[in-house]
Amino acid sequence: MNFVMTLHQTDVGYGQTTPGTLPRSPEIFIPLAARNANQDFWGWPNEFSEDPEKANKFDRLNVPALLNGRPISINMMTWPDKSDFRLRCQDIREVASIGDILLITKTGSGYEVSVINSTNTAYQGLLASCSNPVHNSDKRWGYLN
DNA sequence: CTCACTGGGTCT
DNA sequence: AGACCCAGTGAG
Repeated sequence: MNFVMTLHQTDVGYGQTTPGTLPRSPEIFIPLAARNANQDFWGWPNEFSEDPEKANKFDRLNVPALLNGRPISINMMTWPDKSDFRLRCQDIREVASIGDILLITKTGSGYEVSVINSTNTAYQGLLASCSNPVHNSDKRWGYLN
């Protein structure tokens, strides 16, 4: 099973605009509708554990993944006060740009992540697979086998 | 000092 | 309500 999504400012931007300051959270925002459409893909909510310090906040930390064949670790996070489902991973942000397509493949034990830019021959096909629009956003996403 | 975690605030 | 953008802050 694969998940594809277009990447936008919030996903691969640096979280702040003040010159000279450091980057902030490298967070990829997954629309709640996308998570809800295929909860098993993300292991939601079974693979998540509740934060002992904060009720109803659920994290899934250090999820193993391969980014272009290189092992990385992804932190997934969500909490009820905010309408967010985030994938936190500095490595992905470093190789991604706005407009790129994020491709996540769920394997038996983990995930494989790819970033496809518009010059890639697979780009148009994957873009066509992003069949679902997002509320209040130009972002698009989809699942494919 | 740097970085990851948390969450304030705004827009649609 | 959901998505987006940005930034404070504590831990290491």
